[in-house]
Amino acid sequence: MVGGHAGRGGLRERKKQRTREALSLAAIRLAVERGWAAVTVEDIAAAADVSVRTFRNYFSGKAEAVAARHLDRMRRIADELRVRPGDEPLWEALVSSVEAQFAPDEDLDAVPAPDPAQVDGVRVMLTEPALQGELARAHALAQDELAAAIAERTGTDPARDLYPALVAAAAGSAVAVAIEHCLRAEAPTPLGPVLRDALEQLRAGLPVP
Amino acid sequence: MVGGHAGRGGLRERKKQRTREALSLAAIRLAVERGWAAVTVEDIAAAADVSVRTFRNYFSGKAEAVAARHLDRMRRIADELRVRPGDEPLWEALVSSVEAQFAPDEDLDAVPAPDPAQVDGVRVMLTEPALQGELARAHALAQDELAAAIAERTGTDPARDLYPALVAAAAGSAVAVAIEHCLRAEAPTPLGPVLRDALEQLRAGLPVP
DNA sequence: ACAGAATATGCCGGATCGGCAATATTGCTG
DNA sequence: CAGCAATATTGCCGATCCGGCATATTCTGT
Repeated sequence: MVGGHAGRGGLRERKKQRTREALSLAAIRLAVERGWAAVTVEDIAAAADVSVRTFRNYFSGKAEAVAARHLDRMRRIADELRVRPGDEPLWEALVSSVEAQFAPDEDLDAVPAPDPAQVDGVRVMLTEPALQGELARAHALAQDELAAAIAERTGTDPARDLYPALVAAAAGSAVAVAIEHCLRAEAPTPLGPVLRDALEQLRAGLPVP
Repeated sequence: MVGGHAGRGGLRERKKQRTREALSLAAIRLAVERGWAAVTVEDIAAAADVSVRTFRNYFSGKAEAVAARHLDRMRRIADELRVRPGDEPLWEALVSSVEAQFAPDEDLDAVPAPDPAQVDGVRVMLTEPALQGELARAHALAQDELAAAIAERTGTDPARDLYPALVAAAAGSAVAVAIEHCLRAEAPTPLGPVLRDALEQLRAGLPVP
């Protein structure tokens, strides 16, 4: 062993992660400011200082690169749930895990500061079919991991019980509905309260309003 | 006026619909029996007796063609809900509408007879990322229409209330979870009871089992 | 330090994708 | 019923995507 490195995992893995993030970020930025069709894989690769071929080692296309950020964030919900105290009721732990990922800011996954021009760019970008598909897929993938974490925590069997998959799907739906709601509103709306409301309605069995 | 035609809509529209169905069906059949990568757009177009260019007027790619069948079926849930008697409680009408689309047979959307070889082909096909994305997108699109139908029926405002989108998402989740469950099981499992169970759990607020 | 493994890159051929213009089919109207 | 307008089908083409292969470069564990 040469010596204790900083972050966990080797230098190799960290660099890989940084490249992945740089590519995803570049893809989002370019797509938002130039429009979806006007940005090629070559542009993204150049913006992250890697070859086009390397980009394609990380992502299968523009869409996957853009969706990666959303995917990573959704994944973190499952990670967060795993490290919660085990005696906490499931739903409570789940709500905390979800809110932890959307607490500070960022209405979708691109802009740190809710600049109206950029938000509008995101709206336009989200009309692209290829991107919608990839985002929906990312959502589904993350839900599968969340379902596994829920099954693990509750001692249910994902192969026999619908329960873990259903709870994961419910949580995912709450996030999706809340994000779309806030994104559709013209006045910038904080995500947190909307998300909490959605989760609460689901837990109450969706009573008619 | 020339005369009352048979089905609603002109001959033109019906022919279009038949072409669309033929293409989607051909795409599914070829992909299941040959494997995803081994079928080109040209093959599909040839199987439906249209030019490649025409195929691309209907669908943006193989994935969309295959997903079209699922999309159409999910759309019919919303259509069914609209023609239900208005005095029926929403959830009851919704459950009926969903079950009506999955009542007779077909575990996913390809095979009329649950041939084990074909079911396995479907399983393999569903591992394809591009197809997963398109299916997820179809799911999301259908949910939007369902949400509109629910809002219409309950008098809620999709722009202000989370309710319609949440209920639509819950119904969609139940369908998705039930389908995946039945597809994962090695013994052929009828979808109906599983679907009913999933919907019931959601309505009960997902109690821990 | 060295052997082995994983990654980055260039190159290439097949397939995809969408715009354009010509042609054919359908629906309407006089 | 005959012509006209609208829409669908088709072929063509260049840009792009996509993944396999071979090679060079960079990290890891002993």
